[in-house]
Amino acid sequence: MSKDTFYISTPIYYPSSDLHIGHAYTTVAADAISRFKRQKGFDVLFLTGTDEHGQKIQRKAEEAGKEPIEFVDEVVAKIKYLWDRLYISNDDFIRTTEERHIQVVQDIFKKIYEKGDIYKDYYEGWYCVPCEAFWSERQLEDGKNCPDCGRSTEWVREESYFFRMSKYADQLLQYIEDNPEFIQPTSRRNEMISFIKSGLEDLCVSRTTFDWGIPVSFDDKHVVYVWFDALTNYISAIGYGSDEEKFNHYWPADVHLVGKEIVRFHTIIWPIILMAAGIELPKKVFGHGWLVLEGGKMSKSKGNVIDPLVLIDKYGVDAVRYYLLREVAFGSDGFYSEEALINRINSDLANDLGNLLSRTVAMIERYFDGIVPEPLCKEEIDDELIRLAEQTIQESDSAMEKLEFSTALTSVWKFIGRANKYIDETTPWILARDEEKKGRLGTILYNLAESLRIVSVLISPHMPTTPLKIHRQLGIVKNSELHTWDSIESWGKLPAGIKVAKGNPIFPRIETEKAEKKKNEPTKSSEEKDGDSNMVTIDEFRRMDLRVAKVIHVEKVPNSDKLLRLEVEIGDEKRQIISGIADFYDPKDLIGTRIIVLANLKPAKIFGLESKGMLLAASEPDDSYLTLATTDREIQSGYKLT
RNA sequence: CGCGGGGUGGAGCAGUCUGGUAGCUCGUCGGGCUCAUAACCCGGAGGCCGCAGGUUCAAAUCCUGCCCCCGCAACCA
Repeated sequence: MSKDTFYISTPIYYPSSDLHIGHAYTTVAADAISRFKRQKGFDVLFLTGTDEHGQKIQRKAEEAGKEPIEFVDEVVAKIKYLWDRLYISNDDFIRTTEERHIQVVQDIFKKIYEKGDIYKDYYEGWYCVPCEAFWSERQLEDGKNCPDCGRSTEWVREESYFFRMSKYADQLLQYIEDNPEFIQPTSRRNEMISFIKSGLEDLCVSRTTFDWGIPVSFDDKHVVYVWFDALTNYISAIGYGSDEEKFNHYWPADVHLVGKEIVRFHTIIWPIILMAAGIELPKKVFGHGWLVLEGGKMSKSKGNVIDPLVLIDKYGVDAVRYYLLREVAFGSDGFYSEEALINRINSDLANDLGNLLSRTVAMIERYFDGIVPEPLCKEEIDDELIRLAEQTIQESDSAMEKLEFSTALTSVWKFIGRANKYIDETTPWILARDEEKKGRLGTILYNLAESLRIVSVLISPHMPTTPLKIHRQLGIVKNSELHTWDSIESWGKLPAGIKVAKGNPIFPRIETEKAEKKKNEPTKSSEEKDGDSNMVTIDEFRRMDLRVAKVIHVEKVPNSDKLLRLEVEIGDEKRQIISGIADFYDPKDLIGTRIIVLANLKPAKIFGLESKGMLLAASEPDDSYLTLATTDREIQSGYKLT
């Protein structure tokens, strides 16, 4: 009875602020794979969680006037809420502040120390306090300043524990070479190989400058480095050192799913920690690509984040999940845009799948009083459909095994397209006029219903709520034996005689401005179409995120002639904007005013300071006079200009 | 000489390893159908595959050089 196990993890997320769509991307992918494996009968353990220590959290908590644990509790609650909304089916959720985790980190750290692979030394370097980063001499700007923020760095010497990574370089390289599947995709693997070959330095694995972390058990003025702490979650969560039976059952992990930027931590530091501790290495680390916005990569610090909750509210969970998994090949980077999301919803979900269900169910109701007919009268064209169904199941299956979500879905949609075409080819509405062709008509409708049932099973890992909607209309909600992977392995499991029930469209079309316009004005003059190249469309204008902002602090940028550094509040958010208006405004006169800000301007560094957004002003052509755009009445900051 | 990815019809991508009629989705234009969510089906137009050389009977694909974009650089999935 011992089923094969499948242990998959996401990274544990850093709860310094709310999560964005990128985190959702990773987690949804892990969820899809978990659901797929459960469907195939595996004993799955799907782990996610949060990485709660470190100086940044400590600082954030201080700013908020809270204890660190209070602060992270709140963020973690929101993260769990987001996973609920996305129907994430994780089996466990580990927090690095939990006792079960702390124990393991301390044990492993001590174990490696006793073995001699962790030793005490001094860490020295140029340190930028605000960025919490050490920089090498070469990286410094103007010989002294932080390349990230431009502020000056200081030379710091700190007592630290070091992890003898270099000792394991050869062994790790050997492992990577012996296990071609270990690092995926291949391009990432090559990157890591050349990184290791360029030489590993010993890693500093403790800090003394702050205390929000796991204390080194034998030297409590040190806390364990966050990555050493975080990575250990993959074994602490499954009972390492406390529940050997469970640990041995699931370890080694089948796949650690990670974003490409942390592949290095998972394929170098983590394996070396495991080797030093004498634990087997995970089978695979998959580094997927990024979802980037047109303006560049999204990140918390750039403020151009997309909130998944907003998208779910607007479009529904399954549409969002479908988009994430379908739009880009999992290993590579892809662009996110709401327009593309809407496009996917309308063409794939509404037009192809939703409409196929509508027309199938409508015809069964109309021609057979809603009772699925017996397939009595086969023709050659049916075999083509059935063969494609079988092929689709195979393709989707093997793509999922390779974590190629997009390929799997593409294959399913090719089948959906085939089914739509099948209707056109067989013209059921013509057959319906002739009583003698009822048998043939019934067969066609049966085949369509069975096709939809198969689709519902194939998409269930990706879209957890849609299969139920399909089953409801097909009248098989309670027949759970028809929802399983086994039930689609051979064609024709759908019993005739069940009663279908037409319902609301499972994916209503999203009507955009453009479509509305097209509907209302079917004829457009060609002049209008080409138009004046200086004209913008309403959609183009709407891409500009103009907001009311309240100025809360202003100061002159030191050593600059005309730059002011403004801190503005846009709704809940505070931002820094650098603007060349010092000639026209006295800082103290600006405080408290409401200005208009282009909020989604790509952030830029001006005079070494980050500027997020641009304020709007009108000026004389020769820049001799300038006035800021403001609002003429009271209004809350954060409101959008439309 | 830091490392990596990329530049293919209007948009987004596949194809490059293993040279040989340039493919997919969306958009666009035209037609068909009326079961269906103005959805579905068929067809057309639109590309000197970043630039310049080279190898070859033959290059998007192999080689050399150059230009441009985008990430990463040991705390952003």
